[in-house]
Amino acid sequence: MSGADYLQRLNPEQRAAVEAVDGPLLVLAGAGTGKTRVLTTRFAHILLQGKAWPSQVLAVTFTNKAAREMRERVSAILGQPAEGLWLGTFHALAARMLRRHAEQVGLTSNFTILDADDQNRLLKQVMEAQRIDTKRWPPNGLMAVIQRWKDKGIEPAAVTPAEDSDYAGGRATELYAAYQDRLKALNAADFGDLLMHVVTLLRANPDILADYHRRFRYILVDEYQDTNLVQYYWLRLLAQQHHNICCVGDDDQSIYSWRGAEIENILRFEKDFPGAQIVRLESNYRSTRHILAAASGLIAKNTGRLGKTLRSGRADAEGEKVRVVSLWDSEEEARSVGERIETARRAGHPLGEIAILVRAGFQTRAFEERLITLNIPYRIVGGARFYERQEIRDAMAYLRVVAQPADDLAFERIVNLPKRGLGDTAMQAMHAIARAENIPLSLAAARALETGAIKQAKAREALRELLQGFERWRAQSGVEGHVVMAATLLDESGYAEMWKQDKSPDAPGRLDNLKELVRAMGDFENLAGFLEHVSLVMENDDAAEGERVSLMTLHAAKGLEFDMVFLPGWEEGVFPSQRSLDEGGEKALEEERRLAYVGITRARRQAIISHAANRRIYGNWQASIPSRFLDELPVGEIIREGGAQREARSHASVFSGGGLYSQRPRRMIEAGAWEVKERPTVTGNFAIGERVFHQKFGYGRITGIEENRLDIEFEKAGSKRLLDSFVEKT
DNA sequence: ACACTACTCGGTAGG
DNA sequence: CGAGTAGTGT
Repeated sequence: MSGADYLQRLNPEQRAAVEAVDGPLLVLAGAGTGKTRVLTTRFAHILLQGKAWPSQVLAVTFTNKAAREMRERVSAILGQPAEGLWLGTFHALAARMLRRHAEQVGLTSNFTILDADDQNRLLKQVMEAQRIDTKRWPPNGLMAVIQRWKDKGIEPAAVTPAEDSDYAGGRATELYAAYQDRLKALNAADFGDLLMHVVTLLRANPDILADYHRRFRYILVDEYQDTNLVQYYWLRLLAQQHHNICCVGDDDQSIYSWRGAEIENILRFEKDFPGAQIVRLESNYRSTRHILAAASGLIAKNTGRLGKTLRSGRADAEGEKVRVVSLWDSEEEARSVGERIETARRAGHPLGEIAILVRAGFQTRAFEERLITLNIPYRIVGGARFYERQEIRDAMAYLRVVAQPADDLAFERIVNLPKRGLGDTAMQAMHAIARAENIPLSLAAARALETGAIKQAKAREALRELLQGFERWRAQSGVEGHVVMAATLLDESGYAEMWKQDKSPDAPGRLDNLKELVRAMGDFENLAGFLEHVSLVMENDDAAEGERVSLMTLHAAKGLEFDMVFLPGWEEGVFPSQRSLDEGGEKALEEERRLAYVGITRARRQAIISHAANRRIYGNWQASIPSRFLDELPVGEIIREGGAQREARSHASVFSGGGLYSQRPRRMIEAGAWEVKERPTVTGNFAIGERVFHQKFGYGRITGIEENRLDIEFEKAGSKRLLDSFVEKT
């Protein structure tokens, strides 16, 4: 592409967002309005206008995928590979900065980045050392507290009483400090540390900050609604000199508060950056009119929005109405989705353009089973990533010890893997020495052999061989390279052999993964570079593309689009999630609603929402009430299918309130509030004490009535609360 | 040191 | 219901 061609391909609002180069700019980009195009074009525009060199632009994303995409598209506009860019995820860029100034926060530049598993193990050790009952106070609970602090950039010493937690009997802050001490002793940082340390050091060192001010003349931020406080502080520090910061995001798609994201960051943008311009991208090129109108009507129920109205940017865009399908139970729901997919396939729709989006991971199972029966290929998006697999983590632990003998977590993981006859006694001996002499475990292990602290001959021999192995592999890595070394290591350590001996069905796959790991190392110059890549970037080996139905959570679907989208499980408790509502009340409800908005706007041509009246949860059947979100969809944009006639016939009263789904339980509407007045009354056809029959639960007696919902004590199935339309008098 | 049983608990998940 | 884990027993 040459000249200003790239500007011609933008609509006026997009073009405004690209050309407003100087000063703070917030681009409010609705779903499907060309957000990525604007961001990448703007990046290229800055370079082509000669406003900055590639190295003088800081471009930040949340995911590696987004970073990769931006890099590719910028290169495409420039007509050459974009090099020397500071383009990457928050964490990758923070890690890059932190390695340059690690000593400012008590680390050295080759620090290890711990993943979630390492973090939990380390924290558990810390808690046990402090004699905390980890049964009463699970480590991951404290981990959540600590992560929240880190999301806010709060170091242990800075925890105020207001921010303090009463977790672990009020010792949370103390444990946080101990955990941070351990991390420093291990020369390690967890993901939260990357950002927090960088902010800490930039605040404490004006000269370093000034250096970055000179370096970065423009800042671009993707998915700004997902930033947490420490990310916001980081951006604000870096932008405070020149104010050339452009943030792109959509407050209506903020669905990560539980991960520390602060929607207030985007809502507050104008205050934070005085003189900020705001450009709204509202022309949607993705979905049909009905889909857009349904989604817009739903999200309009939220308060405190910056406000945007999606317009259809497509000429052909009337399309089909959103379908709302009522079904008897979750099995029928799975059958229904399966049938519709089957029909679509026969009509020639590519399976790759069909997705099933669920609220929670476990919901995919019912659909998987159905798709298997129907012989429809599918893939699960998300789930366990490559580097989270056991065998990869084990192999990585070996490599980490090679690279960093002081990596105690890694050493501990593999010292007795495969089984070498080193048990608790041996480990305790090593730990005792390590603590007493303040040395890493691997050194302590060597010392334990010298001093005879480990008595058993078999254990001594195995440990000696392992330690010698590490020295050999370390030397080999320098001479023959890290790839050959890794292959040798897996062989000589007995780790590969362990899986060869394993006769479980997934063992061959694990060996393949190990081979893949060794192969992937070849793409890197050295071991350190590879380790950095794995801890920050390594992704699912989702090689099996092809024509498949996609199954995933609504969260995982953000940023994706499909012709046909199924949205099952729209039931109170499931979606919106009861657990979420219990914790977060009205705010959480709004986030759930945004999630629904994200779900609907994934669809280009067809959105099929469904709910089941009965659902199997943890093995037993539970009655379900349709999601309140169904009522919030504009009536003119939807078509209802199934269930309605049946209910309409037998219980006209259901319709009296307006919508089919309008009878919401008061308690759920007021989640988070105290006022829950139970006023059991006799309504409709039923009375308290009456004996009734339910298709699934059998016979029972009514113990309470609220509007059209009945509390029933079943003879076999226990007590349930269900819609009166599903029970009959005996 | 390792194998087996009893018990618990269930959410979304980026880097 | 079923996965994962802590704790016990050999």
